[in-house]
Amino acid sequence: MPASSRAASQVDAGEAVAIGQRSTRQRRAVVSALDDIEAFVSAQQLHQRLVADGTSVGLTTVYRTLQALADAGEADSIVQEDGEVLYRRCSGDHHHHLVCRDCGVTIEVQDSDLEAWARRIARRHGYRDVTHSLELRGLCPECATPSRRRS
Amino acid sequence: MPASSRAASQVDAGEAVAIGQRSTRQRRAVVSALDDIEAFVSAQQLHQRLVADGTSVGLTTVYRTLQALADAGEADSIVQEDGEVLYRRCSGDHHHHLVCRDCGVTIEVQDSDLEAWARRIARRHGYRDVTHSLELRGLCPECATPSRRRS
DNA sequence: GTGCATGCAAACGCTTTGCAACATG
DNA sequence: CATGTTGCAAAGCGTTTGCATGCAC
Repeated sequence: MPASSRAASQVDAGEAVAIGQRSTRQRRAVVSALDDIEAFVSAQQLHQRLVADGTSVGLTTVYRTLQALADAGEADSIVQEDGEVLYRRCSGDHHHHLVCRDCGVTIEVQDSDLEAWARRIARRHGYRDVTHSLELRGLCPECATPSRRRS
Repeated sequence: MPASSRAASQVDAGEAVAIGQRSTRQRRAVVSALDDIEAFVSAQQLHQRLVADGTSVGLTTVYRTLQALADAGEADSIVQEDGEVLYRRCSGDHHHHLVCRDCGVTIEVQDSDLEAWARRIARRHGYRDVTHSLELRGLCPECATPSRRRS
């Protein structure tokens, strides 16, 4: 495809990349794009979105930037069934996700009851240094509304 | 290394494959091998194990058999960080796993409190048809105890 | 005998890496 | 200027598929 010109969209990265790295046009674009999305996206999806938006950026860079964000705790990453990794901007605290299996919209869930439950189960079996990962998948109110679904 | 404490080349076809499929030497071997392992294993690991045990079986067949088992609900499968899929024989009921991050030994966890919690969270946000997946990872008693180390 | 099962090799999709050109601080 | 960064191409990885041969039933 003729990915010619660089009609670089005015990337107004609110706050810098925040990672201890150099601030480049590409990184700001990736971070900004990720901020605009409320659902989980793959590196490839985000790359397509950027290119479609006129931002010239390499797929490799998107991969590297998303990884850096995840490593820095600035983005959450989940692995889906087929092994593809999805990213999403999020708070740095420990939490889980309630993801819409239709549109991908995600709600962060924090619950001390769950944390306590996990610790209890772990202790009951003598396991130590236990971490846990949980994911809830369902249909969000919008996607579940009968009026907007096929009849 | 010939770690063949109870080298079971003798495939005891105790119970058949149980899937509505043909009973072949390869399938029985895969199922039998999976039964002998208490931890999660990848298709490749299981294949190596079989070959090392003297069983001639193709990697493709192992992949296909494990998938069939998982589809039939006779095996549980989890995807780890790098996208590799691990399998383990298990009961058909809904449950979760407490996996030792060192030796892979796994305990099945069933808890109605957790199920109730998940439903509560889902309803609170208006999500419907919510399913959940949870995994606990830690060190099992044996791996956590310095004196009784065993590898 | 008939059709599913097998397994080799090649294809796949996502991700990572080598390396030369480049931009940021 | 000196690094850290970029991005193309190619390699890597686990997994899947095409297809001819083979075996269970």
